[in-house]
Amino acid sequence: MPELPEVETIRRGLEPVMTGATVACLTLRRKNLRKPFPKDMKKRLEGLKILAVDRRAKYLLVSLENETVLIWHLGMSGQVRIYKKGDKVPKPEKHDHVQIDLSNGATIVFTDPRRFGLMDLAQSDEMPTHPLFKNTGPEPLGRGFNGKVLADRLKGKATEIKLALMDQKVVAGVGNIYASEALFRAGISPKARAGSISLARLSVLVSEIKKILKKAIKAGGSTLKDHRTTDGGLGYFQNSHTVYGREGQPCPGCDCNVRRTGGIKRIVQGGRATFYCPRRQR
DNA sequence: CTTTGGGCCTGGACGC
DNA sequence: TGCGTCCAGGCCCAAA
Repeated sequence: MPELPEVETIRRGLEPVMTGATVACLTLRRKNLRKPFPKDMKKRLEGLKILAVDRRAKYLLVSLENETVLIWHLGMSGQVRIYKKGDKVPKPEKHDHVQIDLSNGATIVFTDPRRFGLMDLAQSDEMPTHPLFKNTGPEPLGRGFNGKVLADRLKGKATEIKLALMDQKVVAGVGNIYASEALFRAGISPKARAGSISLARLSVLVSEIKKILKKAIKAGGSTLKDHRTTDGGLGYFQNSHTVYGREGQPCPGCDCNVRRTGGIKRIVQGGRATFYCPRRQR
């Protein structure tokens, strides 16, 4: 479920709570999510101090003492709840699979009904060559991501641009919603062949990807604040999307008549829904 | 090598 | 009310 902005929002919620604290107790209420939890995960993490909470693509990376890194993916339906010291931690529900009790009295609960999430352990020096990361593309919000870089990565690709944007080897962290949104803003058809789009248009696309992701993170930040007083799930803010989920509605700036044109169109690409305006996206 | 399609899971919305 | 079908914001892997 969460794309880059949601994961980043969760990271920002976790960072001040986890950093500097020690893992007092790790509770695993089942033996696997999408993959089995690493062997002796509990034993390996308990007692270690948390040094940093980072993000790469849609993964949270919790760095601990002993060069240990907890790799944490939220899948489609993952939610994180944070209980501060003194908060009452409710009895675990059906899909509360992981609980982390920290030395500072805080408790982190990971809930994931569909269990597409993942937790793994690695040593920090093996991260660059780790199977989950060695082929991952550039961070879209990084300085190194620009039109030229994207053009290079798309060179020779016959795939439709929407699918290419969702390919984590091309660029990291863009998922189904923001792929549609960014293409709309850039005026590029989701069906355009990735390798045949001009550098100028790809530069616009990169700029729109950065803008929409930043905007969503900002929106997430405000919900973070709201959640501080509640125990609600982090990262489940409702963004107002321009095209996503708006089949049949007019797109802003389109002066065409919805009854004649049908408005925003929904198509399926690679088994996933894409929303776009055929009149404004070519 | 690239690209496609199926599978992994559960739950909620909808139609009959 | 119940049952079936479809859909969901991610990712992996086998097959073509």
